[in-house]
Amino acid sequence: MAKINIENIITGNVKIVRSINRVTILNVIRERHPVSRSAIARMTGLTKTTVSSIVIDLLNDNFIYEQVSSDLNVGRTPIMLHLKLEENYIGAIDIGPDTSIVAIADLQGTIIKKAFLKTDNKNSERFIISCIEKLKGLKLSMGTERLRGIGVSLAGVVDAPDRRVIFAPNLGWRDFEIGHFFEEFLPEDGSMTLDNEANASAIAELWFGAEVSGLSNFVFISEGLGTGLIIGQTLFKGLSHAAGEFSHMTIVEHGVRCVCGNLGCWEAYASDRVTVQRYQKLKLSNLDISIEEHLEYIIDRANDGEVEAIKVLKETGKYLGLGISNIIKGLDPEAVVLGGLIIRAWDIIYPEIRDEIKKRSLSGINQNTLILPSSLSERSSLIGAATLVIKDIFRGHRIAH
Amino acid sequence: MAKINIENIITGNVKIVRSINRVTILNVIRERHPVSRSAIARMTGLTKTTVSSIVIDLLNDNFIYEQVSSDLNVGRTPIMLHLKLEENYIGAIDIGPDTSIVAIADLQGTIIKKAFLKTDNKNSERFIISCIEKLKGLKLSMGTERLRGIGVSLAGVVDAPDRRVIFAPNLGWRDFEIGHFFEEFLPEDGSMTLDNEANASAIAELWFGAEVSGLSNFVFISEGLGTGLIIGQTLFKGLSHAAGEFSHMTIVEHGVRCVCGNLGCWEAYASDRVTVQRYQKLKLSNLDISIEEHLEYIIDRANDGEVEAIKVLKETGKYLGLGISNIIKGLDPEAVVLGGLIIRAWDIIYPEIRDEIKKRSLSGINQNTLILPSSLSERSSLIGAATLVIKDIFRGHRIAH
DNA sequence: TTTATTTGTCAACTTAACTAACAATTAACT
DNA sequence: AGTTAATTGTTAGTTAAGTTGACAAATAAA
Repeated sequence: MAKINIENIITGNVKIVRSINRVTILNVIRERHPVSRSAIARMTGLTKTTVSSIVIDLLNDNFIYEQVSSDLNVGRTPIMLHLKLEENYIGAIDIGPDTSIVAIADLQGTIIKKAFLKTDNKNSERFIISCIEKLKGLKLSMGTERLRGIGVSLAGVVDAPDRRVIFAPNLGWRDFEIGHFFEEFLPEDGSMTLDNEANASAIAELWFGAEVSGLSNFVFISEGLGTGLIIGQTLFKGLSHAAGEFSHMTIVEHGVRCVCGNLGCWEAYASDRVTVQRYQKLKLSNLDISIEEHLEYIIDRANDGEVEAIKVLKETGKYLGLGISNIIKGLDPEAVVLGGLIIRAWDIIYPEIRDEIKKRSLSGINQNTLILPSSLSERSSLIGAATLVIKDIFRGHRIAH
Repeated sequence: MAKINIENIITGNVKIVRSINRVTILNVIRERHPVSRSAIARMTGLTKTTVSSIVIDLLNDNFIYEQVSSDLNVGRTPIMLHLKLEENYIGAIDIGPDTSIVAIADLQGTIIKKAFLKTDNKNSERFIISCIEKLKGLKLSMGTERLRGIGVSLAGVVDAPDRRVIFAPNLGWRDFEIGHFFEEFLPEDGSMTLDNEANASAIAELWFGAEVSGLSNFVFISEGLGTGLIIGQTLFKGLSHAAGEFSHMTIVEHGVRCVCGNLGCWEAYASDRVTVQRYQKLKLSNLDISIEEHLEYIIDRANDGEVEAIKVLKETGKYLGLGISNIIKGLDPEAVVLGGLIIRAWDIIYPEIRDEIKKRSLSGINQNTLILPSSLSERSSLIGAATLVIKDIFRGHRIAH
């Protein structure tokens, strides 16, 4: 604070007040629609006059529409305002290690139409272009003229402002600029926003998760234990876009070697890969299928009651609990949300997680953090890709304390 | 985001614009004084007219004063604006386990006058009242009529908004409301702000630390490894005011038992207490002095070249590095700042910390986080106590993105 | 001595929120 | 059926605050 960053000073004027209040009203409509001008005024504390004036702007910009109310009450019938979903679609691209999804979503994060692609980790440029072609196809099939923006999520470290992939080990990509492809091939469809899978998923939960949407601070733990940190209702990225790599914190000083080179990383005890390895060792099996498919197999076996599968998953649960306990002590979040395949075994892992946290917790403190499985219906990183755009639409300047 | 918290909506109006710009200008004067109206306008982007108008308010409120410039340049001589330090003093009380300090500070965090007290952990009420008496004495001796506010810091878990000590094991305090004492006995001196020692220290570094002031995200690690997290230039507190308890994260799964009951906590490997214990074991000594005094003794021996002392401190450095490495992976902060007595052995511990972080880091990532000793001249929690008030004066509403 | 430059103020203008009154509409009460 | 109370949304006028552009004051350099 002492050293003021002159570049970052945002001063106030009447124009910015307008944009702040506009975003506020747009959000109220998004969240509470159908809603009348009068109700918005009550909720926000703005006057009816101000609300009416801003609503005219939003109608002109095609973000909302009016509809006469059906439920009658005492007093003049209100004109209800709705979010105009049909003319404000968003492109969403989720690039996974094996398969990718190209989709069109609405402003509420609902996936309207989607198509699957096999991920090509040989030629990154060709692959991005084929994603764009797929998206053009979806637009055509829906008769959508232009999108409000395009969101892209992928597993790896990315430089979001520069829309550049720094390092994506699973895809074999390194230092790959992807922003300009969208400007070149889809110039009509607003700007493209990029982020990694864990961050996108965390943002999807923040906006559309059943239990955690609207919380200030929570942690999303994705497949591979990559974490997305939501702090003060924003993604926390850190200095080198690497915040949230709790997966490589040391939990056993002289522990087993992790793929990252360090000894005793959390990931080396609780990841999907390690769970599969433990199961293979126990069953002396060696199925030639992907880790994802193998984990699914183990979960199915466990749900059928197989002792070895249950044992392996419980151990993973215990180590998940240990790492989550560390995160809770450090960040004291309102919730920890788990994603990935493993949550299909929630009934098996949750008691282990809970018990380990309890065993390791400071007495009387941090008792209130919720531990939840992701509640999103689609792959959370796909909804997250759409949400990257949605959050830019619904979040402009605001007044903070 | 999805669920809007109606209580938290801050809408814009012309009045709030004024308060935003007033705080901006006051901060520019604080940071760059002496500074002319014209220079402020250039720096902030506000018009000269607006700056002049707000400066009139600040002059009337006695926060600043005018002085004709001495250095002459082309053009009309500017009227320089200065922060008025003399009439805007702040009370600062830092309650330590053994000794406490009562002081008067200015708006720049400089301690003007201070007095020491032996901490009374028998009778908390009586002790607070004697602190207040001491502060009254300091005011009298300086001829200060009224303070702009009073800041209090102490080691323990506190509920800052309610100005209540939840649990302070070192002081033996539990569930102790201290706010009303100040309203009762010092009604003229503005409001009292409370926070714990690590948070206060972190805020002191944010405002007045030589290297870290003005950074967005950093971690302060205080005595006892309590950490204060600065995220987005604000203290991050968490759900139950317990964020930053990284000291109790597990770093050795089946490790030694910590005072908190858990096995393998970081604190059980890197705290001052453990450092002293390791030394005692190695030297088979058992001096009857406090941990603080004993650690000071060890550091003195080490600086004299004693092998055992150096060995013990190096081991502490290694474990500090291990824990810091975990924090860096999770939060990717711009800096980690260490406080407490241990930094007097910086030349011994720093290489160990650095090497351990390097050994355990992900290749190519998190290489840029600075590891620094606290640069504050006074006990950082004392400056922190003053800063709790200073930050309220210089931070009102602001526009965020 | 003149010119260019810089500082700080003034009057007029613009934007946007607020106030208060009011028309339109409806349910509930007499 | 008529009246009353309540609710919604609009209009005209007011207020606060930043902006624009002109200008006086003050100084160094030409």
